[in-house]
Amino acid sequence: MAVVEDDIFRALADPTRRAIFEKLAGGSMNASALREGMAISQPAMSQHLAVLRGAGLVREARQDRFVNYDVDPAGVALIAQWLAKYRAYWPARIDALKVVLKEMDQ
Amino acid sequence: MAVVEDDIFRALADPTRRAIFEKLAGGSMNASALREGMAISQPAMSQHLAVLRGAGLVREARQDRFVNYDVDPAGVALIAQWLAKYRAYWPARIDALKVVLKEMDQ
DNA sequence: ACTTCACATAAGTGTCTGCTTATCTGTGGC
DNA sequence: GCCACAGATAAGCAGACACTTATGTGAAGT
Repeated sequence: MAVVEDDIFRALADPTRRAIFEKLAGGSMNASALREGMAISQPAMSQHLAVLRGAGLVREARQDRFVNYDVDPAGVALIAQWLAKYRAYWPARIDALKVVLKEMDQ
Repeated sequence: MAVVEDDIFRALADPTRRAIFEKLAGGSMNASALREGMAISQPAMSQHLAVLRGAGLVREARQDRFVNYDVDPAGVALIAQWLAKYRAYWPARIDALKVVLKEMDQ
C-alpha cells in the first residue's frame, strides 16, 4: 500500500509527467497526440506513460494502430484517500473541496 | 505555482519524508522526537525537514533549545486544490471524501 | 567563558532519473 | 511478403537525490 503511494508521488514529482496527466484529464488521447506541442521525444513520452501507468494513474487501450491513454480513476482515488488522512489540516476557508462535495451530493 | 507543486510532489515522493509528515500530522514534534524509532541519522532528518519546509508542507518554530515542527495547512490545502482539478475522475463509490465534506458542513 | 545539547550546513559518494540515439515489436494497408 | 507508421525497449550518459561523516551555529546551564 505504501509502495503504491510511492509510485504515485514519484510519478507526479516530474513536471513533464504532471503536464501529460493534466492533458489526459482533458480527454483520452494517444501518445502521438499527447506529444503535440510538448517538445518531448517519442521515447521520452513512452517512458513517461509507462511510469504513469505503473503508478495506476493512467490506463491504456489498443485501438487499431494507436494506443489510447486515459486517466485511471483508481489512481486519483488513491491520492484522495491519502489526502483524506490529513483532513484535519485543511483550512476551513479552502472551499474548493466544499464545492466538490456539493456537486457529489447532487 | 507549478513550481510549488513541483516542490510538494517531490517532497512527498520520498517514503521517509512521507513517514515524517505522517508522524507530524499526529502532533507537532521536534526533530529529535521525530527521529525516535526511525533508523535515520540526525543530518538526514534535518535535510528531510528542510525539504518539507521548502515545499510548504511543514512549519518550524524555535522553542528554547528545540525546534518544533508541525504540519503546515497551507501545503495540505495546495494538494487539495491540485486534486480538485481532477474531481471528474473520483469514482462515486469512493466516499472517504464525502465523509469529509459532511464533516465540513457541520 | 566554557560546556552541553539540538540542530543546521558542508562536502563527498553511490544510486536513481530522465534524457538521448538506435533498434525492436506490432498493427494495418497494399 | 513488404512497407509504413505507432509505440516500446535497449543502452549510455549527465544531472539530481539521499545518504554518510565532519564541522558549524545557536541557545541554555554552570
